[in-house]
Amino acid sequence: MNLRDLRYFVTLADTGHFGKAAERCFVSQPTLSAQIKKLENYLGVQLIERQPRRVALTEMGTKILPLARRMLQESDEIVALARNEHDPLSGKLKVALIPTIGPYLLPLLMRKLRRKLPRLKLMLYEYQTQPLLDKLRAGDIELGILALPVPLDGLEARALYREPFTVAVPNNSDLAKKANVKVEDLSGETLLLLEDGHCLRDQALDVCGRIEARESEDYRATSLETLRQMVAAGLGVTLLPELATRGPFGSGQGLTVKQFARPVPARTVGAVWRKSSARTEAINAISAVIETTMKEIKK
Amino acid sequence: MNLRDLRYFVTLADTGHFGKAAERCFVSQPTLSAQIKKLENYLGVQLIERQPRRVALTEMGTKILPLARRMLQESDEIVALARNEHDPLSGKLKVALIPTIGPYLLPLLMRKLRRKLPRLKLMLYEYQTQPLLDKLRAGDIELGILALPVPLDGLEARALYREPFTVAVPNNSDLAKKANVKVEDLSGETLLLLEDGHCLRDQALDVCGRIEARESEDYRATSLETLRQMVAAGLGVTLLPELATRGPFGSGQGLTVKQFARPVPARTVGAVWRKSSARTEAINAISAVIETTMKEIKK
DNA sequence: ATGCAACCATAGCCGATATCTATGGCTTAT
DNA sequence: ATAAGCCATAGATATCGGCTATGGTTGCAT
Repeated sequence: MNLRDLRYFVTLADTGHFGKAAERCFVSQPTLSAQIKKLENYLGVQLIERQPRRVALTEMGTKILPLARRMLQESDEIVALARNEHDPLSGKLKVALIPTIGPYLLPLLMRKLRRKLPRLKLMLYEYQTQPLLDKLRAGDIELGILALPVPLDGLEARALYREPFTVAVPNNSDLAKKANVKVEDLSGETLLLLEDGHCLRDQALDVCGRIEARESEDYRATSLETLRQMVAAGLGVTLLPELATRGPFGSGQGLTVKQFARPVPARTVGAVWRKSSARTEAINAISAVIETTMKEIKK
Repeated sequence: MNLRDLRYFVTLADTGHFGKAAERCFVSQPTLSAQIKKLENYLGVQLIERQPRRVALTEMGTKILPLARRMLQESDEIVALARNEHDPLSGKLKVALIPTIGPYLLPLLMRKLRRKLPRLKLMLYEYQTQPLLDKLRAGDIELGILALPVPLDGLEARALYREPFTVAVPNNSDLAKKANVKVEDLSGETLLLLEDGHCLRDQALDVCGRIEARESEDYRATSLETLRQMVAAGLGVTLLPELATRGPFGSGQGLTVKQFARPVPARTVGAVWRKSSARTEAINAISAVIETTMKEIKK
């Protein structure tokens, strides 16, 4: 069966006239005639009674007409649905961020995202790097924002901004008094870290790998905020990504945040998505928004 | 848009695999691949994300899938509807009979019709000849049973049986005593007739045209039954079609029905339908039932 | 009654397109 | 590293929808 034939049939039923129906369908009369006959043949029933002066529906035609109408209407619905959301910058988009980025980056982004991509409905999730990548590959989410590099198989990545690390020390620490802190200054300090699974933990270990800072054996924080509490309580020092030290998250309450001296250790934050993703346009648009937002902040 | 493409799409969504979907659709994989791409192109949206190991629906594909499913289901419904009632001897059929035939013929027919054409749902109507022909031409009914001949333009007719006329006289009439009645015997009698519009009226006038029977000026009956009452009341004589004198409708209650002597005047009862009718098979079947029924009765 | 106009069906041809096989490119698994 | 799985591409072919021209009825008007 063919939707075109159904359209011919419905038009013929409406006009009661092969010639007029053909005209309305923008085909010749013999074409419509032949297709109607083909449809009747396929269904094995006569739909139309060809009376001399007009055509009339048979009982079967009367029964089938509303069904045909509904099908055509639904096909129009599909087209309308597709055409309406033709815009690649609309619809839902599932985005996940790692916990050490999400809470600090999103507040900076949301206003601009809403302005630049008003039709994009972002569904936001928070996962650690590995689960995020798994869900990305599984198609559960479309875009991940995390620290690069990560193993990319079937995935594509784009660096968005460089995020310096800072060091958070108790107010009463000697380090709190220095103008800036060199990585080596951390030698001998007790290093507080997040629990396993957080990439920040690995990054911090990486930064401090060459020196002799000791990781605290007893405590592993589950979030940057608990980590911050632990530093303020004087249990040790820790590295914080710069965004987690801005605004309300800065120094204070027993804790001092210090810049690193050059070369400033940093991590690269980027976007990751499936190579095969159908939403690359939206992904690029979001990436661009993040990039420009971060550039503006740096100034 | 094409139903075939929707079927490909739905199957692909079900299998998650171009090759398997193609196999299930009995086409080659490139064919299905191309058609899916064509559909996406037509809709202007990507429906399928081609991941390395499996294919996944995009958000749009997820939205469209149920609509596509429903359309296919409805197309199947249409086919099923047509195929089920493929049988030309099923469905509704609107049949009209003239008043001087219907009440007397139908009781003889119904049992056999129900047995021979069990799936045919007869909608029965009663109209006088002219309205019947009008409604036939208008497509309001499919078949008419009436007295032939009638003007046939665009209509087709088939004679079914010959129906002799009888003469109904009051019990106390001289005619009631004769073995049989010649047409000429009616000379001088008062002839009671149906009102205008009934073909039986014209037929009776035709039969009695050559002789000098006088039509009653005062009374015109609206039905055979009132006509019968009038004869029994001694107001005159009338012609009755033979079927209207059978069984419970025979002599009695002050009225005697006499056969005519040869040549017995008679009318031809036939079926009439539109030449273009889509139900000729059913019409032929009904006609055949009437014919054989009447032959059996004659014996 | 005869010719004409309206209308659907048929015939024959053509171009679009759905389909096939063969093959290429990419990814993943062994 | 090699092979296997899988979708896309390329090119050939067949099917089918489309057109024009024409035929056959029917109904209408002169």
